[in-house]
Amino acid sequence: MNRTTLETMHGKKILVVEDEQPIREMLRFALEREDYQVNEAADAQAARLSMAQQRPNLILLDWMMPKLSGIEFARELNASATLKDIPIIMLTARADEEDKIRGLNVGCDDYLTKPFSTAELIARIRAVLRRTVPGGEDERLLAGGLEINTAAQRVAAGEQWIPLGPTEYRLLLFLVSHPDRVYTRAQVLDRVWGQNVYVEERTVDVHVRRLRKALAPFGADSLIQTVRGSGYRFSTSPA
Amino acid sequence: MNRTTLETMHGKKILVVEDEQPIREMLRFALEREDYQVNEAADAQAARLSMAQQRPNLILLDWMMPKLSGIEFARELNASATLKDIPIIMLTARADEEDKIRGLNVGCDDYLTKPFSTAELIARIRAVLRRTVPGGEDERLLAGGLEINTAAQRVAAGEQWIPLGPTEYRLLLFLVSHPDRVYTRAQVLDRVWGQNVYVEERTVDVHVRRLRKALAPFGADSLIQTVRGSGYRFSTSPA
DNA sequence: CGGCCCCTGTCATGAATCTGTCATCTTGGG
DNA sequence: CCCAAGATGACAGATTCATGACAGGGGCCG
Repeated sequence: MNRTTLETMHGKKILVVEDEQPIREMLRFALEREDYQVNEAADAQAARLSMAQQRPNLILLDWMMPKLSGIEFARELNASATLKDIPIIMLTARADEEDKIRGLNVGCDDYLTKPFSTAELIARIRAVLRRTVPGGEDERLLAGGLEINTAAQRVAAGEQWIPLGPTEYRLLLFLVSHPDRVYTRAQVLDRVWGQNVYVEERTVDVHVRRLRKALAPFGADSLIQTVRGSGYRFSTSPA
Repeated sequence: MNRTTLETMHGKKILVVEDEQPIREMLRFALEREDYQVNEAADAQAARLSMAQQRPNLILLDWMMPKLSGIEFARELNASATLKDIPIIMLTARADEEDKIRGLNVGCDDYLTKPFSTAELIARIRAVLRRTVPGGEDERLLAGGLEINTAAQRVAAGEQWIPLGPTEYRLLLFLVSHPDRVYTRAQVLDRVWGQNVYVEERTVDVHVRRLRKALAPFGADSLIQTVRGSGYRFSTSPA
């Protein structure tokens, strides 16, 4: 490969968490051919280490793993404010496990049933990455007097840090990343809570409320606007 | 009130395009149990007719069909300005991945390989519908000093936002989208309120009044013209 | 291991806004 | 001047949203 530099610049990082080495290698081969950067981990512990070193853009997670199962690991990730943004594609051995995944309310973005073709794998990865919030990378977002530091996972107004819970933070990050645009509660749930998670739509209201409450002391609560009958919108121009 | 009930209230319309009748019936059964409104079509021609009568919120499209194949039909839909917003889920018989990839490029939102469980079908439909933007494509409509931003779902005159209720917004959006054309009250009800809704025709008058009232401060109320004995019309040229 | 604290999802309730319909007034045309 | 059609203003009922409270779950620390 003569354009390694170029490719690495665009190549998204994918972490493969899978205990069987042959499958890992197969995945690595297929993914690298598509110019993704691949990291491997044989179990959850190795995955944690890998992520500490380099934050992946997507995780391919095997359902069946020794020690901590894939589903438990997915839960662990979803519980972490820092890692919850990373989309997960679950790999299952049997089709009926798909139902379990949905039933267990795990917030994975998609799943594949073995055996799957590499073409299908690539297609699903692309689809998931396409609709991912571009907030995963370290950056500093500025909007309406707010500064979101994604590396530090903190939000500031002026010199003051605003205390936010994990969900409030992610909600704000999502909205700020897509300003001047209405999102239905269902869409917000999808992109902030994750897919395959069944939560009442009204829960969005409550978190919007909590977010506004936290922003209110800085006069920034009006940035999150209610669009009656539709949903919510972030905008720096007043309603 | 549980989640199912909430979704029921909207009762999304799904068009099933599939040549094999037993499968159509199976799909209808599974979908109606989830309170979706189902229309059936055995081929592309029937599908066109059905859509002309009632615009579906989602299309389940069989890959293998006599005459026009599913993929060609999907292309046709994507080429249509009015129909391209309708999400498509493709049904494929073979696990042949090349077809799947091409399907994705064709612009269908997801696909299912037969045989699939109804649980998976429902899950994917939900996911696609949740992802879908209610207002269709993002647009910026300009007319007579007004600017309608469909993504943000609001209307501006110059630098000022115009506060509108949900129905007023939809009414204005409809009229601006079809300028210089008279619509009867019945037609307006059909397009703005939706089909199968019973309301007095005079209600249109009231909402036109409210819309004009909201537009009046910006001198834009004259854009909505009364055509005595017929209905209303949006036009930038004075009556 | 137990206690404590934070975060979350869900509800019940009250407030705010929207909606459809009437009754009444105005306007336009013949 | 008369009549029909449309414009207005007022309202009560419905929706939709905001808010405060609460119990369960999980993690952290003593």
